[in-house]
Amino acid sequence: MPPITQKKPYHHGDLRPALLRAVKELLAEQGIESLSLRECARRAGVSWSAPGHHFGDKTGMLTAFATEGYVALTSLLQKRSRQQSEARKAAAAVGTAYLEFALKQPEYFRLMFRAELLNQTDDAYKAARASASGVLESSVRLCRQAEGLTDDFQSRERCLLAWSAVHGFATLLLEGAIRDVGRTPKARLKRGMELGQQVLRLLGPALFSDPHKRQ
Amino acid sequence: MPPITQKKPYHHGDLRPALLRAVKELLAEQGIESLSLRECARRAGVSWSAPGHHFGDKTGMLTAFATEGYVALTSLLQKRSRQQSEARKAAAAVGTAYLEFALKQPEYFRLMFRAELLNQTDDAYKAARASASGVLESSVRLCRQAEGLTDDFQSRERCLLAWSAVHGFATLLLEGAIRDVGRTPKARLKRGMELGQQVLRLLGPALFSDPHKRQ
DNA sequence: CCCTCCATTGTGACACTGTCAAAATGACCC
DNA sequence: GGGTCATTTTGACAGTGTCACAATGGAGGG
Repeated sequence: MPPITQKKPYHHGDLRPALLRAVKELLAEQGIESLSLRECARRAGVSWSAPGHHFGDKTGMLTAFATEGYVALTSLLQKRSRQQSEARKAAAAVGTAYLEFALKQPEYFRLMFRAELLNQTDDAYKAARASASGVLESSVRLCRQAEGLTDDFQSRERCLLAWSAVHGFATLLLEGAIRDVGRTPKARLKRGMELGQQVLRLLGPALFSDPHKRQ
Repeated sequence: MPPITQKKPYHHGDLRPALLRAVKELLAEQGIESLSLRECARRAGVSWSAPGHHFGDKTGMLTAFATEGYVALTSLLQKRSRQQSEARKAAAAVGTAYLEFALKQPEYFRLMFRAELLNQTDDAYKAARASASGVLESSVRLCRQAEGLTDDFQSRERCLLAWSAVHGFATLLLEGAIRDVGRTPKARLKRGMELGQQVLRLLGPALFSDPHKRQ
């Protein structure tokens, strides 16, 4: 009778997903600072020491959650990129998706870039992180290749510029540093996405023109 | 005899600067997450409840510290801007200074953009924050004016792009998301500054060319 | 079928934290 | 010089993360 419910494949329930779900809910409700292992345990219906045991550490739990976030981000970026046939549009879609992810799932995004809260040496974390930034890089590189530009000229700097711009905009918006963008969360999302797309559109000439061609 | 030491202008010492100095030291040593009111009190040599009473709240103390950070950032940006006569160079200097501030005083920078830890309604905080972003904006605007470009065309978006790019780069670097930039803190600072300047240089065409001129 | 082993989960304990109320301190002003 | 009041201290309390140790129950062998 135990395997019927599809839950509890081991001792007392599939603890890990249950805990990570609790983390997501709690982060969405009350922010990172007030998140506690014990409250996650309560929400997941286990004893207060279970999270600590399963993940070894609070840092461990947050690292697992951040890893989940990087995986989700990667798959969203890839999905949106594939929906476009043109390289240029694909790059724009990736940027937009990055912003959308940050604004729609801030509970992931905020944690993913909090180095001090995470175990930077965790292998799964490093892998998930690398795959996400890989999608970003390749979308910029493919764009330049498709337009017949020299791929390797300041390629790294251009990728970093693109990443910095989307990431910076998303961060500033999330942290309330950008004004006049709406009051309600819904309005902020809508207006933020519009504004972000306009801002990113300005990046085109910086990323996809080659100074060596003219002079 | 009390006023001779130049300290203790009121009851038990100039508590506020002493506490803020303790905050700065502790943040530089061990990061935000492990910062506690009580440890600040110990470092400042007062009882453990003094910080709470003086600032009302932990949030209050952090807000005061972040405000101090915005003031410091503003003055650095203005100083570096004034050292350049040409508008374009001044803008570049402002960007460089922003990055330098983030890398050299991460204890300030990290906190200044953590909305959930700060009291966003604090007047001094809002003022300091506005003055800092004011310097950024005007440096971009002045640049366009000096080159005779239409000032108001997507002006806000251009300012936001510039801010997003520097801020994003600084954040990514601080949080360890950018690889191959050195191991030791000193090397990371040096390499990060160089890389950042190269990245920001790419922004020029995006900020200071006017599409309406050509088409 | 039972029994042992051991990963998984629960409990107890401890030092530490932020915040509140109440007490104590000492500077300032009349 | 004495009262007033902002400033600081002390006491108390509910929460927290992490440690060591106890309990649980499924898996595999006899």
